[in-house]
Amino acid sequence: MATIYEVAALAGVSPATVSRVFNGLTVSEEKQRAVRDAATKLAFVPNRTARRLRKQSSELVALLIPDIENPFFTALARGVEDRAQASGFSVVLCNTDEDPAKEKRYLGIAASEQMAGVILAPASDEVDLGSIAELGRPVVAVDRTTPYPVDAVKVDNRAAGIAAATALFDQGYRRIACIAGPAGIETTEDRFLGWRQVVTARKTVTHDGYLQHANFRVDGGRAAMTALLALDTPPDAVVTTNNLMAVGALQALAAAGIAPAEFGLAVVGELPFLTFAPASVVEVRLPARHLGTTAASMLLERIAGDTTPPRTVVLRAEVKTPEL
Amino acid sequence: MATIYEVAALAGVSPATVSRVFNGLTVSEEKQRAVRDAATKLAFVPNRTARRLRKQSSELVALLIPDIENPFFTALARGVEDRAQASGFSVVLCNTDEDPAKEKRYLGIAASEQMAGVILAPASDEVDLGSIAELGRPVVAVDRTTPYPVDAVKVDNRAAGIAAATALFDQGYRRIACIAGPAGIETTEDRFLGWRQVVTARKTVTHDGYLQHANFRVDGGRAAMTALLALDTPPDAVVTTNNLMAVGALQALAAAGIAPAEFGLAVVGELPFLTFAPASVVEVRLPARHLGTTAASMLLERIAGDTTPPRTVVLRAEVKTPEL
DNA sequence: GTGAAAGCGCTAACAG
DNA sequence: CTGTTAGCGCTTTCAC
Repeated sequence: MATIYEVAALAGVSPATVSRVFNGLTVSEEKQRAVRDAATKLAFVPNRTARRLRKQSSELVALLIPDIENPFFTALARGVEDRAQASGFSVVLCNTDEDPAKEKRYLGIAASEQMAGVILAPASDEVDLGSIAELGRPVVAVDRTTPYPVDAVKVDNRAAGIAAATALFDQGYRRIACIAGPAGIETTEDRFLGWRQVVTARKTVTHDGYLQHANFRVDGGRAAMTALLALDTPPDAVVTTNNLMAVGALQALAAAGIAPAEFGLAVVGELPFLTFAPASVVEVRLPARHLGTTAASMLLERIAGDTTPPRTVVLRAEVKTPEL
Repeated sequence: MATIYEVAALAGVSPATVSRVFNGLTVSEEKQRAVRDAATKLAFVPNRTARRLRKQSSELVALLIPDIENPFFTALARGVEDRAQASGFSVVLCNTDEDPAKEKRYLGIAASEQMAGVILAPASDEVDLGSIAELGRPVVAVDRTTPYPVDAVKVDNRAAGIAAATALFDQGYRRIACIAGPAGIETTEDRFLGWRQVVTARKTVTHDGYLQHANFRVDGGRAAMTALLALDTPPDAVVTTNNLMAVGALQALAAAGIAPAEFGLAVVGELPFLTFAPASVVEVRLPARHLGTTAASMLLERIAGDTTPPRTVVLRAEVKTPEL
């Protein structure tokens, strides 16, 4: 791999001039051409590591997501990527696997790699932004918020939960259960509160077992739905607080031989890769990609030097009631 | 951010000793403790950029995939990640979006970032591994192969195509169509050849329109299936050569009011996030995650210094016939 | 407009 | 076992 010294020698200029050419600084037409010619001849590619060591920053942003196999987060990632690429930044995606330890590790890497900033979908509410914050590197929280004074982009989860439960109520269901995520996680907690608000206000039938806490994945939703169906007074509809759990719930329903039409289902999120039209399923769609582009925009502004106080942007979900 | 010099000063040793401590080289117990204490006191984190510039390599591997929203590739990514993490390497995921230009760009970044190696699921058959190969950095191709002499991990696509078509034949279908991916892409081409081999050998009914080329995504599969259904002699079954196109095909079937049972469907790949048990769908499951772990293992061996000639590992798909 | 020179923080000889 | 020293390749004053 050629260096600026070799290019400089071949072009008959100083290394500084080569650097200037590649950074768009003022260099005479003549030498500029000489440098470019020499560079192509040597297949010169600037060494980013050296540049970074010198400049103490890079055009790389880290995106930390808790589950790379969840379409919600991959859509979000697409959003971040699209926005970042447009500004010449590259995105490095890291899967924290809902594991605070992995998250901490990647955060450390982002810091010690001199990345320009990080967009974080926190794995838990006990994130440690200490190391990265000390460096003054911008951080934007997305989907979930953090106790730190950093920018954040989230959705109105409470409203989403309300919309989901209300839609089921409007369809005539009166025994509406809720499959929530792990206790203590903000997004799911708020969605569940939305559900509770509706069932309380509408005075629908309730039951101790109507609130199920499950892990955020397909198997969690399946187990929770199975438990619901085994109750002495089973619900006639359910709100699931994320996309994957809805898939699991539908699987359990199918396994029990219950057609979607005779059991109401509302999901906060989008059912991924749907292959049939489930007439009775309500989706409260989360703007995953938009969440990503917004977070990226905020991060890029910070990187560009914006020092206004941290902002929190709240996006709204879009209810998609079934076409009957 | 503290440097080894500050740590050295505080611990009363030389910078070299600090470096040795952090690299596990032999240092007396006593100084070792002194260094560690000083390091914690200063919240010292080694600067990877500097280390990299010096060592000309890092513990980062790049993984380039063509579609981050395709569960096949995210599963593959999980495999790579699991294996890499186990060896202390971190994975940087880049989405090439099936775009040779983006692919080239990320390849350049991987090279100029001094990444230890790259695992590439090529976006097209015209990859340019020139820059990265010149540097002698190991590359492993996964899923699809390349014209370059590098390690590769793939599946026996021909066999997968044969298995898919055969399963449909065995179920009694005699007008078996095929929805293939874009022409010229190796994986889909081989799967399609497998299908053709079967329909030819078994002398099933054929028709000019029974071979559809579509893009690799859901909408491609939907359009292709719609076209098939519009034929004067429509098929009674179809082989789709990837997962997403199968989703689209099922959507088209549903839209046409055709139940899965009266139309045979075999997919090379796995139907993601299935919410019902489609009795007549045959999945020829691709070992996505295993593909990832295998590729990562090979890459790590190369990074460790293995210089044996390039190998190509071929994994087999697993046929999952429906439980009737 | 251009060159010389001083580092960015770390590692790897080389002495001792 | 440990300190000294010389870079890795680039950017950036500071002179000219």
